[in-house]
Amino acid sequence: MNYWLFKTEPGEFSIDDLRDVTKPEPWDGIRNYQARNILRDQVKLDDQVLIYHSSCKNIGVAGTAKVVKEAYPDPAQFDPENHYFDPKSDPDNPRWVCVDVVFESKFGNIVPLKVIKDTPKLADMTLVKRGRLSVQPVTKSEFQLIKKMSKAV
DNA sequence: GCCAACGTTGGC
DNA sequence: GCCAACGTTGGC
Repeated sequence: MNYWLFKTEPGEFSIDDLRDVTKPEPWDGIRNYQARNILRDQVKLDDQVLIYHSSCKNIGVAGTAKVVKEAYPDPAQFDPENHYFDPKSDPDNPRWVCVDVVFESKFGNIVPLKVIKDTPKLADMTLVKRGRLSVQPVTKSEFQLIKKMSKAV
C-alpha cells in the first residue's frame, strides 16, 4: 500500500466535487513528466491519496481518496476542445496518463499548509521541500499524522 | 548539448 | 499582482 498527495484547485475541482460524483473520477490533466512518471509507474490499485487544495483561500489537505484504476491514457490529451489537449501526443504512443480515484473522506478541518510547514514531523514532505509537483509521494506516517490532525469525519 | 528566453505553478 | 522556483523550448 502506497500513499500519495494529489493537488487540485478547488475552483476547478474540489473535495466536495469528488464526494458528489457517483462514478470513479479520472484524475486527468497531469502535464508534468515527473508527476506523469509517478502516476504511470508507481500509483497502484487501493493506494491512499491525500487531496490537497492549492491556489485558493483555504490552502491545505482537504480529504482523502482511494485509487480504483491504475494508469491509462488520459483522454483529455486527444480532445481538441479540452483545456488539456496536447497536439504533440501520438495516439499510438500516448504521452499522458491518468488514474481513477473515488472519494474516501472529507476532513472536518482542512490541514493548512502553514500548519504542515510548522510541524517538524512533516518537514520532509515534498510539499514543504519543493512546492511545485502535482502528484507526490507521502509516507505512511505522514499520511496518518495528517489524517489525525484533521479529525477526519 | 548548452543556455537564454519564456512559460507555469503556487504561495503570499 | 508579485515573484521564486522550477520546467520547457528552440537557436546555435
